Amino acid sequence: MFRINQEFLKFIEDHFQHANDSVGIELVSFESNEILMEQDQIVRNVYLIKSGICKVYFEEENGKEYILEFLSTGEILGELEIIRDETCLCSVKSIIKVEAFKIPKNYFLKLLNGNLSLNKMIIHSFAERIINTSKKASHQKLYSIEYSLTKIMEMQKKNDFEISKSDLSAYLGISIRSLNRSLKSLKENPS
Amino acid sequence: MFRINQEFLKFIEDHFQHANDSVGIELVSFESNEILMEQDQIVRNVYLIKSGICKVYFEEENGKEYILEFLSTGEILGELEIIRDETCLCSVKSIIKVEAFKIPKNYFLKLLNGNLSLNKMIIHSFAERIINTSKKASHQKLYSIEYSLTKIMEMQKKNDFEISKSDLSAYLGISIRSLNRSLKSLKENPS
DNA sequence: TTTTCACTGGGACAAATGTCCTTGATTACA
DNA sequence: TGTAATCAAGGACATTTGTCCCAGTGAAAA
Repeated sequence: MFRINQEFLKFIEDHFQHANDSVGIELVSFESNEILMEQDQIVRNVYLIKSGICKVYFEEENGKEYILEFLSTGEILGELEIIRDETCLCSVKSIIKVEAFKIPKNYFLKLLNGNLSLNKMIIHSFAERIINTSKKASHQKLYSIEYSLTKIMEMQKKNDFEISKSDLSAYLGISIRSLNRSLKSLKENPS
Repeated sequence: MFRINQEFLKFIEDHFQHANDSVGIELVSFESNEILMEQDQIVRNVYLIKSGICKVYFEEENGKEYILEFLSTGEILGELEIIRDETCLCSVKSIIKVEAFKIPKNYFLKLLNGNLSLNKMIIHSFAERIINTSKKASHQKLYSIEYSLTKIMEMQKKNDFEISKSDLSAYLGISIRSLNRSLKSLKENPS
């Protein structure tokens, strides 16, 4: 999250500029709150974020939403489903204005089949996701909410950007009521 | 977890049989409760499990343990750290007798650099881990304990193998007291 | 056989979290 | 300007979960 992966971005920007039109890479943009990918739908493109921020979330059968991560510049979405040839595992929505390179499924697969350095980039981005997701899961089960909350608040400040309370609570996997309580307790007791 | 990845296993078994000795792949075995990888230590080898089951867990600073997943036949460990050139992110311990191929770091890196099909296998195994870890995190935050507990109990039965209560509670991220309560409630009300 | 020890399960209480609902503030609209 | 509608914050209570501890069981040692 909020890791700027220049390497990835450079790789695709080069392809965008030099590849011929038939390749089909486009630069597209989304306003705030637009859906880039919808859970259980068929994936036709990979997106690489050029600017802006998205949330990646599960819509659970009990109606609740769980935000896995936030994606920003240089991060990719849709690749996992295309690699596994599956429908979308989760939904992705812009939370501020987003610009992204849209890469058609077939071209992405073709690149993946012949290009070792793209494979390496995917491996590294997957590795980072595994670590983030694992640590988040552990922290959210074994530490107090305040612990994870402090971390994400610091990150917000550092990146000068604000996550809504409803997104914050979905990220932490708690109710807004509990989030309010924790925010209050952090304010009163800023350890 | 308990996914038998024959493809991976076949790949390494071929290398084990045909590569010359200098490659350094060895078949090693561990009794129950032996440590294969220790958090924060340097990783010198990748292991590919031939038989048996391991637990992969974080040892948190507050003394608690969180089990991320259980690994069995055809699953790999240590590769993520070697790829990222980092110390162990988590610890891995056998919970029953384990046989595994031990692959030296340098040989693994060499393969990774030239072999597209190994890259593909790593990508697929990472993808699966991302999905498992993400779903587990979401379920553990948004559903009752009984939900995850039922799932893992079914899996235990299907694979004819028993996880200790202390490992079960570390996998679910709850105390043994809560686990006992949930087990009792499942027995009284087997929905 | 008796005693001690270690371990497991569960009771009792405390703390954390969720649900429901009221209140107050802000916005939209007549 | 006044009224209705909407939304966020927090009170009150219920439920869940954790912590602490005790009793019962079984195993090991005297």
